Amino acid sequence: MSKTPEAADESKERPLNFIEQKIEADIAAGKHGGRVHTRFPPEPNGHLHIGHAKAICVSFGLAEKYGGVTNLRFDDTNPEKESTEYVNAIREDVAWLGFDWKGGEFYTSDYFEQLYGFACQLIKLGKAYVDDQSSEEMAAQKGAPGKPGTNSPFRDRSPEENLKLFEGMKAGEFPEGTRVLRAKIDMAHDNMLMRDPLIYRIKFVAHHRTGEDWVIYPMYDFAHGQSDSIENITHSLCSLEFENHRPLYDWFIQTLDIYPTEQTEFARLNLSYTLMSKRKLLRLVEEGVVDGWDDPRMPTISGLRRRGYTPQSIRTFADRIGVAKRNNEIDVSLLEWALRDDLNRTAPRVMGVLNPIKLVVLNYPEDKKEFLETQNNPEDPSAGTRQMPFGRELWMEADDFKVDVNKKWFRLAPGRVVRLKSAYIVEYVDHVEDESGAVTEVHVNYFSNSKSGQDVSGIKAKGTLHWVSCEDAVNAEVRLYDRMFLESAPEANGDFMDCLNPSSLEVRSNCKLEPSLAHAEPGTVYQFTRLGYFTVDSRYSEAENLVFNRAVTLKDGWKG
RNA sequence: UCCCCGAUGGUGUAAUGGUAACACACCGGUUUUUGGUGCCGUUAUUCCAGGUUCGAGUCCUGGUCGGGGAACCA
Repeated sequence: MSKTPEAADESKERPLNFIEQKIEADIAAGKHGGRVHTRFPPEPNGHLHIGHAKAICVSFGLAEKYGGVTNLRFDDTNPEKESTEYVNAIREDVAWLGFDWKGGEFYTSDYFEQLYGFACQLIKLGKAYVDDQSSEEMAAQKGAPGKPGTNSPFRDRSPEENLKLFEGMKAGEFPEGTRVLRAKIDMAHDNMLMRDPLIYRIKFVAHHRTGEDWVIYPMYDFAHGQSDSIENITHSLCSLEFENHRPLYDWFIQTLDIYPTEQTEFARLNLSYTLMSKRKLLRLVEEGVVDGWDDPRMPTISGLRRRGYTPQSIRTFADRIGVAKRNNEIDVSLLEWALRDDLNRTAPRVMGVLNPIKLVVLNYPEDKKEFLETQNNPEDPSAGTRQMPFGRELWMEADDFKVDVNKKWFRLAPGRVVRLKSAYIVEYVDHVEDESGAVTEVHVNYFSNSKSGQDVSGIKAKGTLHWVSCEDAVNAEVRLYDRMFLESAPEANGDFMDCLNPSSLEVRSNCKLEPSLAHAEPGTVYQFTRLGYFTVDSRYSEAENLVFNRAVTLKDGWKG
């Protein structure tokens, strides 16, 4: 019936992506002594999302595949935006995905002293200078694409003078914004990033790790490549937007004559109906559109976790989307497929009624109750069975009864018989409506010889319904989520706030669940039979006030 | 206007000069005590124009289209 776990464990026979091909060529050529050492370098200024998850899977996954290790490095060169709170959240998310940073945990701020040394070295080589101009003046000299820039009047200061001024910058002798250190490359370079880029700036701001030790901070471009090099990273993998930066990193590495880390860029993930920008995600949080970074509708790793996504499903997803250089927009249905694929094999089946109406079995004795055996997971016999209490009064799904139906309707209706899952076949008798015409109760008779597993009734029921015993049911709130945006590409045109889906969250407060769920805890994802996959909300659920989140529906093949 | 990157079914990803394939989605059939799962099947793809070659998705030239590229951000 179901696939074996191995069948889902991708990555086995998959053709190599272009990075794997490069790595194998490097190994074959003996480059880096055949080593593979990668890193994942987040800036601790926000929460990780599904796009980062792809990057994590690529960098950690490749190292793992080729017998190497991965470093977790926090790129913390801008003290104004970074904090330890983010560091901790990022650590938690990476670990939850199931990756160990066996190469170690590092911080670019660990290298401030070394980077300062590199800068001094550049100055001594005549390859860097202190510029006293304002940012406006420097911008004006930068030129434009196709038009060369002009040299700064401070470009030809002597190494001695530069060194003295740079030391002064470090010593806090100059106010913020008055001086910067620039690499001396080529103001006419085709690549704008090579036109004497700024490498150090003055900031009288405390850093989350180095405190007040520094008042000058390296720019990202001056820190990133050298940090890789310091850590002897062999393959530095990043997104396409840094392609233009590679020549600059290479220039620093060659000029300083340090470890030749090589960067390879690949396309970042874009997901349909989803936002993938930290800044825009932050806006959703700040404007109260969502509950926080871990709102189950958020594409953040913490949001997906709270929603009920599993690490395995995200890793499977990352594997299936592949790695290439072309811009992409992955259909969210692939993410959902990956979740179902995992959960179908692993999630315990339970019964829950989200929109309950009474189902009364008229010919079932009022004082009788029996316990019926049911499978915990038909895809996994080793998951065992459990007993479900059954009685005369049950809860059934309002959607499972309709008065006017056609031939395609398999569920309950006047004149129809259906099977109650793991229980009996029942036959419609009559129903009760309220003043508005809504059905509140359905009355049936059961066939006592149709008991599940020992059915000798000979009756054929096309439909099977889920149900919960009224006497034993536990109440719960269930939150149904839908995509947060109406547009496939919410960032494409106009304000993404204009295409918010008003029904991205629907709260059902009167749900009836089978009693085994009374002690459900966050972390376990259940399949509510016929409905979808649900998990206990880690924030709002309490013992006496259960709250479940729907991770994803079951695929609905009903065309009726 | 200049530089860098890219272009293969609806969406992604392979094919490394030799029969364009796999997954998701879609549609249909089948199995089923979940209208789930499984199984089987259908539809549908090389941006354009030249060139090289016995043979081009792949190599060359030119074009078109898309993405990225100027911060005391990363």
